[in-house]
Amino acid sequence: MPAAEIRVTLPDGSQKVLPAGATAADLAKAIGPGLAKAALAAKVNGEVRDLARPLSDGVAVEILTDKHPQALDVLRHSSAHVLATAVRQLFPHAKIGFGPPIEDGFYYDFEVPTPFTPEDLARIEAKMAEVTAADYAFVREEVNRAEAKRRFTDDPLKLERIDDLGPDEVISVYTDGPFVDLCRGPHVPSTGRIKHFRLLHAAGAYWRGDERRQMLQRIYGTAWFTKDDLEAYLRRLEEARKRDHRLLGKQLDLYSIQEDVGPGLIVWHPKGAMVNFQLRRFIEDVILERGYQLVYTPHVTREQLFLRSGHLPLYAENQFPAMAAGEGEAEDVRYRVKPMNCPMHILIYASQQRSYRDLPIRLAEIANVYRNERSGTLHGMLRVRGLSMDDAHIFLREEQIAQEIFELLDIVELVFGKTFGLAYRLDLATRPAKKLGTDATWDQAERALEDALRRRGTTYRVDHGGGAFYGPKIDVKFNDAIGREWQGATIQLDFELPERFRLEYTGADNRPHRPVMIHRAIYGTLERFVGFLIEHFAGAFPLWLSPEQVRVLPIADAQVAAARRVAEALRAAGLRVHVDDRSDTLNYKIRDAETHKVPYMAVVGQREAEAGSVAVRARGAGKKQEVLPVEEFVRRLVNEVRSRALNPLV
RNA sequence: GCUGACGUAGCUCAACUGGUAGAGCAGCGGUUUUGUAAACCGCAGGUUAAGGGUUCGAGUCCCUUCGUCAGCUCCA
Repeated sequence: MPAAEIRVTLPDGSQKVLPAGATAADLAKAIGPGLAKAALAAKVNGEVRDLARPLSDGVAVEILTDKHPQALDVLRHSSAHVLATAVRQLFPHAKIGFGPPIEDGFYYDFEVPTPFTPEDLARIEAKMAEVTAADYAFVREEVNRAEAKRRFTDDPLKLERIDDLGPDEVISVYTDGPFVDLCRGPHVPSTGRIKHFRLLHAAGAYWRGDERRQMLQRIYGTAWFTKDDLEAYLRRLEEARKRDHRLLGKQLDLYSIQEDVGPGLIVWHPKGAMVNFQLRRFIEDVILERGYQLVYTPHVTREQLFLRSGHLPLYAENQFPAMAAGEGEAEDVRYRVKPMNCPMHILIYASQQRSYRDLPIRLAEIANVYRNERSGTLHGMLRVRGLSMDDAHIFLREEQIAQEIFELLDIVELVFGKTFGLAYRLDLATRPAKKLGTDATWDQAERALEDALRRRGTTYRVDHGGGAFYGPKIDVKFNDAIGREWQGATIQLDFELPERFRLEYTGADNRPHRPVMIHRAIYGTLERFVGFLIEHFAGAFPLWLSPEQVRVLPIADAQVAAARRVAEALRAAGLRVHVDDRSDTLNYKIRDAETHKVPYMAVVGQREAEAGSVAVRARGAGKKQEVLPVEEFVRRLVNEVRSRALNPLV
């Protein structure tokens, strides 16, 4: 005999008794009318479900309202259905693909004969408003496979999906008004709960992400619980757009990419080159203090070298084509522009006998390498074909791995944490199924990496099976000033190349041993890192990196000579300074310096010229100014540069 | 590489359905000598990405190539 009542547990531990067959919506109603109205979905034993589904005895239930982070995913998933509902009304023959929630929004893929235009999007968005106004309930049904196929006879993509479902999987379909979709759910109770949404753009997307399959048309949108959230999100997009390094790079005259030179190739203008130079100088100082040795190797090498390293068979797609041999060389000798430096650094290692006492040997080179990235992937400085890697290869004994990794993480902390003030995260990627080297070697290597991570006391995540076939690695991830995640340093162990090149050192036992190799980059590439810095600082670099550090502004022509003397004093202290001696108003000069994001303006009027002082205005500080003797100003700036301060000290 | 959109002065953008390529800023010249985010007047600046085609006539329509952008795929 079925029980007449069920008992469920609420998040606060209290229990509630409901009639058998009661749904989560009933539970919300039983708790209070306010909650019933606000309820969007329910979390039953940890799984998010529709409100309309019946509860069973003994479950733990949490009613999700718009306060719950997971409710947003439900809202967005339902928004995707509303989008598809609208598209089907306007384009009845559109075949439907997938429509999941994603970070900040949702998308839905459609197979249509012609791509959507911006005008289509506007029409679809208007139709979506009708669908939400109609407030259709989302109705869930569980069906068997045959029934599911019958319902989607006209949707080949859905049929394919049904065929992929395992025999034990529950097949559910959701209906909202005129639209039926194969979908696991859950959904908000009705389309009327979706109020604040916006379609963003449409673009092609391969069916199931497979470039050999047909291309569908994907429409992206965003949805939020409140108007404020939606507007804040749109403002965030706008903020990101204003920080775009491609825009700022042009405005601040940092670099260009020119058709005459080629796509993906960065032309560093003097100001961008100064940022690049300061970063190089910094990292070179850091590593030279830590026992690294600088090397320089050629941009092109015989192709044979990359054959031996094993790159060519695997990597050829990303390499530029071979060049013919030089005059006097056999015809079959070909050259390649290098896509990486490791083989050449290995040859330096192998150029003489090495003793165990010499290890670790750390060879570093900030080198330009070239990779023939597919044209569609190029993106400003962030994805390029000419890369300046701050590369190094460390050759060491297995038992030295832990200590070396510890020291590498120290550099990571110095650069990312201390110097740039970034909160970063470390990801440890361990052995994949298909791998090189013995389990014992991997055991030791992985243990060594974990030892180092633990000794540093930093938190890290383990990506099981995420390592390369030739060794485990640690990746550094961090967030920028507006919360976006970036990939930074990478530290990669390698058992493969020492093998291929038969590298050796002589051990204390007077016998040959094989060293381990570490590939590592701290910035990654200067292109990407500078691109990141531009966006992170919105072009307002800290003093030590600023291409122009001080602009001296004489108020009238009479003070130009005094201004030049100030500039001379600054320049003598190693500061990058420019005198704006144009016959424009002070207002104009200030505006110009601000728009060029110069950290300091030093105003020299008659008073300052007579007193040997400057009126200092810091970038972005408005009218707040401080009058300082020139020597004091110089002293403070030098200190700010030396300490690589992130914020102005004046 | 794929799909779509786009490419006009150094920059940002105009030019109705094909009918004389314009403006602001920047630049240059002059006037002004300025006290904390744009002084005033003037001048110059273009093979409309490149090449081909249709047309009496092409920035505008068609084709090819190059490039950019949004994604997909790939990645430091």
